Amino acid sequence: MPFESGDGAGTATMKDVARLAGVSTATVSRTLIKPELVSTRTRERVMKAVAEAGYTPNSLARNLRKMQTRSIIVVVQDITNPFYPEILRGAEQTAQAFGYTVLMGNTDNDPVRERAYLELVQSRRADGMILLTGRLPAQGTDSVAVERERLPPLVFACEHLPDLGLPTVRIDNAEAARMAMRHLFELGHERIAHIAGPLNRIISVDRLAGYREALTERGLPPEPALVADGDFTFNSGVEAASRLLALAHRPTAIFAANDESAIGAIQAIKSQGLSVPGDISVIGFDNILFAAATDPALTTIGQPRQEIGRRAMAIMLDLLDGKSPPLGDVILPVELVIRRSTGPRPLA
Amino acid sequence: MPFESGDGAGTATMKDVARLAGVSTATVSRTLIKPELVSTRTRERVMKAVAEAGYTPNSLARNLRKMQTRSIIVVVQDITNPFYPEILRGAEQTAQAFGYTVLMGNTDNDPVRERAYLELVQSRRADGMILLTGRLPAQGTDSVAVERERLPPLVFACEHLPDLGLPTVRIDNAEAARMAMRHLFELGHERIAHIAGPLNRIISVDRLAGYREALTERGLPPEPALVADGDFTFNSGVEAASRLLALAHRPTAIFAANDESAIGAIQAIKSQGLSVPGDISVIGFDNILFAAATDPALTTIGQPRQEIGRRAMAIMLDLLDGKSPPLGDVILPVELVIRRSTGPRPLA
DNA sequence: CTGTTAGCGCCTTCAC
DNA sequence: GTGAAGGCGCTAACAG
Repeated sequence: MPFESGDGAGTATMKDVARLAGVSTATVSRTLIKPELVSTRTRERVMKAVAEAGYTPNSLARNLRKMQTRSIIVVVQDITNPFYPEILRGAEQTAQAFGYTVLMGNTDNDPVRERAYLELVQSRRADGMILLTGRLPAQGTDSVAVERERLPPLVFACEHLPDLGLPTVRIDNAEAARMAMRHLFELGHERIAHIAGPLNRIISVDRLAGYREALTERGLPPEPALVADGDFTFNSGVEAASRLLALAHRPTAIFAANDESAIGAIQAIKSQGLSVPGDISVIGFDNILFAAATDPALTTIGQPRQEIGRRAMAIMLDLLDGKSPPLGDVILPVELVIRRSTGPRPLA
Repeated sequence: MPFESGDGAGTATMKDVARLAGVSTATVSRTLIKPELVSTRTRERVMKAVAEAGYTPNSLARNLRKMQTRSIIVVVQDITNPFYPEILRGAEQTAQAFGYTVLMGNTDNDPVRERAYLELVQSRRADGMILLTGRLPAQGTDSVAVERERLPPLVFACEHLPDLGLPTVRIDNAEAARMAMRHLFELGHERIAHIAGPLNRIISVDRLAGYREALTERGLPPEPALVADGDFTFNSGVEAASRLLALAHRPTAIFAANDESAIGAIQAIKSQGLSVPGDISVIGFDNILFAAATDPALTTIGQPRQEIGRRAMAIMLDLLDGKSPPLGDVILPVELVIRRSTGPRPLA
């Protein structure tokens, strides 16, 4: 068999190496960890024995001894979402620089699996957890207040739980939404619709709030019919746009809560023979990879995703180092990415 | 502080629970693992103590004892690629059903990081590894033949290393490419270009081979100028298509080695004022999520991605269970997904 | 510079 | 049905 089976029978241990090199296990350990503490001669002997035995240190044992794993779990709720990868990449950069490994957990929004990952950390299989999920894995069944639980090192990114005081790195979603709206105002639009995200997530709520505030600031009355439900998916964008287009007095611009639903909206608009941005302008949110590849290319709000990942990981490493996290949320700036899907309000 | 710092000082151990319940640690252990071996009365006492102490078993210690972690690492080389998530999801389904946890590792095609994940397994932090990367993490620096290395349980998915005899789950890429070509032939196309993937990956080579074989079968001479280099990215699709369009006698159809580059190709074609499929048909490969959302929607080859993930994980669990893997690669069927980007050859 | 010793927290015989 | 004891593989004092 080209590989060993999982029984561990044939695995060399430090004792084997020690015997082979004619030294104690302590010396083998030292050679591996702090070679400078060992004489050149023994070092060579040990290294030779290590190679000969095909020895790999068992980190389970090492970690048990040191009570740390040097790995961090990043949990997302939908790995399919093209928004996350860049955040993960940022987190990995920082982690790698400090000798940490990043493991990713996918929950599919399933509380059972969220809980499983939390337990992985509580049971010391990882040192900490970065949550991109916007909620705390609910403990047990009884309703003890979450704050009173013994939580392992935890950092939120993007999403956040207000009033819990957990360290968080994110953008100002409401302000970003206002930025999108101001762009549309400048193009002359006044009748602007919003395709919302799932309203059980705080980022959706914040974006909707920003939309409303922008209208108010501009002296325009928010009109309930112009807010369409959505859930961040392509299909929900298609459906929401169809509903908005069926309105007696339809909007001249749509601000979608994320790019995926914006792309769905564009699809729906075009399939009705209308033009984007000729008849209706569309602006998205997130600046995912494919936003540049749609037709027309999508105007959107860009988040500094790598930076979010880097900062979240940096805070995590500080936490593990005994330093205290920043007071209050770390808010990172966004940018308006103007492409082709927004244009002047049609004359009509 | 709302969470404990990493020093582990305040963490309850089994000894604490035992003291609290007035029993031995052995009894606590049994209560947690095999409650039926313990009297109801003691069980209750122990459970109460567990709750009171806020005890979570330390899996580091447990795993060391049992020499297994019940977690599997799935390694991808580019987490940004929308192709992987569904495979991972399939793997998770199977893993979860057997009480295993899936952790995901991203390598960004960096050998150092590939190696780091391998070491995670070799050092027993995970029981096995499923590779979606198409190469074996190179060991050390010396060039000992890979086959002679001590490899942990390993399964390949999608990619594979020929002649190494490692268990693999994949599709027949050459045959799938022929299927794409036959679709174009049926629409009357004869002058068909190919946008290749990175040729250091076997799947790209196989798809290119299938393209060539299909032409030959059809009695058409393969023309080197009709094969454009690419690397699976959107931009490489744009560039490759631009080069193909500049040809004196340009193709009437393009078969791209993956969807992302196909979408780039469509973009390039449209930006030159040509129509898809009016002037040029485009077919992709993989059927990623966004393939349905492009304009026109992309005709492509669909892989049974969840099933690939499920099968790979099933083989892994068999391996860990001491069973031997299937002889030869497991080949799963593909499907032709016909959408709007392919049509009859233009008359001209 | 190197060896001895003593655990890290848990599970598992083996007695009782 | 329960307790005592040993050890998984490794590292960190402490001697020498």
